[in-house]
Amino acid sequence: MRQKKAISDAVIERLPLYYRDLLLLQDAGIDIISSEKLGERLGITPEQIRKDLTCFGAFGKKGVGYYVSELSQQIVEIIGLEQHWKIAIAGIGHLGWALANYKTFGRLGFRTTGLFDVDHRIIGQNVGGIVVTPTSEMSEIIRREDIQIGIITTPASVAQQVADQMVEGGIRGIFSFVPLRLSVPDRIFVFREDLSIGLSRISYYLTNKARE
Amino acid sequence: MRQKKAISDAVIERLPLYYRDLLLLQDAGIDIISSEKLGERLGITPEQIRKDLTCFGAFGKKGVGYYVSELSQQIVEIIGLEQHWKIAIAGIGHLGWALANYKTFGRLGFRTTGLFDVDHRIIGQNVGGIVVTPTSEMSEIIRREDIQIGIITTPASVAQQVADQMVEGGIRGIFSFVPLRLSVPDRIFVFREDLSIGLSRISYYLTNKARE
DNA sequence: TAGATTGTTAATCGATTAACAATC
DNA sequence: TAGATTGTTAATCGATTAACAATC
Repeated sequence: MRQKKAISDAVIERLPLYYRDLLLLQDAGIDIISSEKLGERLGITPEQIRKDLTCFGAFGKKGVGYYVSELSQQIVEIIGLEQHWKIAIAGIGHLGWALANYKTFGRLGFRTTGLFDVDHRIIGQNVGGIVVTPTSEMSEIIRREDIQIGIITTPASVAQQVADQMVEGGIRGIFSFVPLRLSVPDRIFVFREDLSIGLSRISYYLTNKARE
Repeated sequence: MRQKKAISDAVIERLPLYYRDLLLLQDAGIDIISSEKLGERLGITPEQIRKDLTCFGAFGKKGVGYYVSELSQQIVEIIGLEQHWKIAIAGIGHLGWALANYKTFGRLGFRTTGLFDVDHRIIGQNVGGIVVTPTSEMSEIIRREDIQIGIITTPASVAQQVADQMVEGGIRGIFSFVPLRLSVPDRIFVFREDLSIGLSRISYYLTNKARE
């Protein structure tokens, strides 16, 4: 599936929202949904939803709506979730631990395959069915298991080094929770999650836009 | 400080990035920085930085740049971080635990003041210097301690109920990690963090935009 | 057929980028 | 003063919203 025009990040970020809600609808035994109703559920305008979807094709039926199971399957393919990506997590503190057990990742088809830390109190522990392994073995295991995505939840001071080891193992994408620009080869896709931005935003709004 | 035009979220989300880097510059003993150099460090164009800042005032010196300590102080005031917001966290699983110990929150002036859970194996434990308290006492403590921001890291099934209790206690903002639309009074500001969007984005890019 | 809802095209809105005058 | 860099205005670009023809 190759589009002519580049799809914007805004669209890409809404796709998982659609997908997750479609799964809920499926669970509820609902077969057909209109952009109107879906938009209501998600707080997104129906026009936006239709526009987003037509970036990738025409998945609906005019006068009817979208078949839930069909559309969710289409989105799975668009996002690339049918691949069951293998994940490595480096830094098994509480955050890494939480992510290793994060059910939503599994539901989206991500498979946590390697957990790595340098702390001997953590190495050897079983976290969600996977044994924590020394980070020194990480690049070898990434290569052997063909792990494609790495999550970094280490302290900032070692994050670059950890990223280097992931790259050495042949990782293709990195999801980092460290507030730091990692330098990696161009071919590696890096996405950074910054947990403090959300809090700062709330602070800003409470300070400047208090609604009464 | 009241602006005529509404400031966009995009601007608000960049402010904490500027601030954090300014703190690093301060630590490094650097007194003056140009938008050019700051942009280089952050991967943001200098024009963007200048434009963002002029939403709130003229903080620089033409021909010179920005005084690091002065600008960082200005941003603190814009974001409202000088208030030292008090935080309550509900749901002390690994994610809640991680956030309770998250150093960056403290550095930004957020004070974790209450930790709440329903699990008696967790209640009474000391997490980062704070004892976990039963959620049943949450609204009372929020009110008594004048806690303004609540973080929800509970299972989705109880998130709405927890939000209700926070609202009852007089919370002003909620930062939720639950992939669910919470219904709260209009005056309450809710910001949702969705950890699975980042992974989905990586999946999309690896699938559709593999760079070779 | 009539009613509903999509997919698409056009209009609007807003954010980013570019250019440059102001001024330190 | 000359050089540097801001703050601001104008130009561009892109995303969202609105409108509606197509069609189930």
